[in-house]
Amino acid sequence: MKVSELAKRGGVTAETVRHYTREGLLSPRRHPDNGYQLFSSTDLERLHFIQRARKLGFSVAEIHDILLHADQGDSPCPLVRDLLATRLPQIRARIAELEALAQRMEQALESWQHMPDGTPDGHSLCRLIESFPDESSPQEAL
Amino acid sequence: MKVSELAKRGGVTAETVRHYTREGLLSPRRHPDNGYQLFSSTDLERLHFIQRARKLGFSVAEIHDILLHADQGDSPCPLVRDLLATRLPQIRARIAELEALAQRMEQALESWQHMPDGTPDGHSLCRLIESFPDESSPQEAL
DNA sequence: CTTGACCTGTGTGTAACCCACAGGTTTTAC
DNA sequence: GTAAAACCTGTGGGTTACACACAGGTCAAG
Repeated sequence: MKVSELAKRGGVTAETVRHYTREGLLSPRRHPDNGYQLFSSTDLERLHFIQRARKLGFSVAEIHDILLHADQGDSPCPLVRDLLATRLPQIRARIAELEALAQRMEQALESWQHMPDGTPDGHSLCRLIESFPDESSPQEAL
Repeated sequence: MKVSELAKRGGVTAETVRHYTREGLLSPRRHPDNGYQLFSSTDLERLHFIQRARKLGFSVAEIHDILLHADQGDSPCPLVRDLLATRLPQIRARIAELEALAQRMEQALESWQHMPDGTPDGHSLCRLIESFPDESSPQEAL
């Protein structure tokens, strides 16, 4: 099957299929006359595998590694365990960051309810933002 | 003051100062002889403002808009309220996504404790990943 | 004077896709 | 058979907030 059919049957976009192919996760044959990528049912199974791994939080590069191991007959399971155990605390940390951000935002919206909007003058750009307590803890990107 | 001094006094990297300057958040004068960027104490105050806004979750582009409003004498406060009120539910949604992902990862690690690693065969790449329940809900990127 | 620090403009990288474009091929409808 | 729409390819740019690299110029300290 061609790109769109695999995408449709796998429940992803054709762009995603092409992306996974470029990243080496999928390896289609080529039609000899027009160069179109031809995927087999095995590729569909592999796409399902990729999706499972994505849902578990594995990155595309990590899935590529896992598939390399498997294709070489080596067990990727120790790698899989290690990657996930390493990634989980990172996800937890990210959740904590976002939770702290959400609370800051909620506090700001709460206190801003009773504040006038004001107009910029020589000393102030926006009193709302300037009224927010400036703690010296580093702020993380979203 | 030059880039490094502003960065030091603002508690950020020189790279960050240069980035904010390129994005239009800071507008230094130029030394007439060597073209070096010269920042004033007003720029330092503006950097503090930017940091406050970043901590509240505003993006660099949004802060740019806010500063534009203020510099034109318009009150950016309605914009600020709107942006934050719009962004907060997005942050909450993101937290929920990551929480769901963390739980999936924890479940997987838990169930994998009692599973052997196995070796790839013709039908299986990695039994750990393949054993994970495949629900049809869409998975979001990290 | 020399060396190290700093400055500039410019370009690349990060992650996982998404979109656009030019040009070629296939499919569909008439 | 023809025309239009759909699809395919390779290639390049975009998204976010920085961080880093490089070549070349300038400044500060010894």
